[in-house]
Amino acid sequence: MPELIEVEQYRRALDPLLGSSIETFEILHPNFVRPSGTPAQVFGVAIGGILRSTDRIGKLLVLHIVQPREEFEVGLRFGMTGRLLVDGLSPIDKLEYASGRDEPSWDRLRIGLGGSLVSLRDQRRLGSIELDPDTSLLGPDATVISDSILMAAAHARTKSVKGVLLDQAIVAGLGNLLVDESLWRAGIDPRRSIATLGPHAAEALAIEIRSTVDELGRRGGSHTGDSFPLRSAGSVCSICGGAMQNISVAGRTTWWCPDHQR
DNA sequence: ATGCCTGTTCTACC
DNA sequence: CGGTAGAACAGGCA
Repeated sequence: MPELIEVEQYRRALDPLLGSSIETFEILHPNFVRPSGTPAQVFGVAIGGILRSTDRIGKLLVLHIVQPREEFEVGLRFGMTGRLLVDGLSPIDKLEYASGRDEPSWDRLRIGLGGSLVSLRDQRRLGSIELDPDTSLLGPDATVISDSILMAAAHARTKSVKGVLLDQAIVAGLGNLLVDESLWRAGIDPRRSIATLGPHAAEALAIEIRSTVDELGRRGGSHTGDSFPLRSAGSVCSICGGAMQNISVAGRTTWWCPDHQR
């Protein structure tokens, strides 16, 4: 999916529409609503409201909507193949692991506001929409991750470092690609128990996470495939010359360099 | 036909 | 109860 970098681009695409009145709010696939079982009709409260502001916490895009007597939030998640389009145009043309095709029939949500049409297009339907999402379930955003947050997470945990970084309740916004790249840059074995992470490694990791997100953000996102060009068989580590390897950690495909990641 | 995948969530098992 | 691992979800592609 879009990791936090792509979601931030989606959020900014809505900037021109802030302050607009919501004319239509249509959910085109009932299963897209979370928690499961929530009737799509609850989102009827959005109609006639004003999109006052947006927010992003990790990979969650939050729309603040105000009505004369109430205000509430709508949370959008993009799963693995979700994109946000404004009048048919998306900040992201193509996502890796999405098919090259682009079908309006994959729209799961359409919002008409300010004369524009915003749609959440998600071929695989692993995204979702939630009314008043509980953002306290998310850890601090990856853009502001610190060594002290990582050290606190290490306390009383046995998970792998990679598993911790993928856990949105500990750090919000990192996906499989950003985690692999950050660990590779920091020289840390993805399988290592978080409990073995000392202050020095925690600081190095926090620095590499922030700089990876920052650099890729300025280059256009982690979706382009150029972020971590070592995710293929036979590639050579550009840090130490070792042979990149592909293993499974925390249930995910993991590319790493056994020579310098320890 | 089979297995794979940049995510989240539910269940089962310590 | 809390933490963790694995399956499930979904759909197109190699």
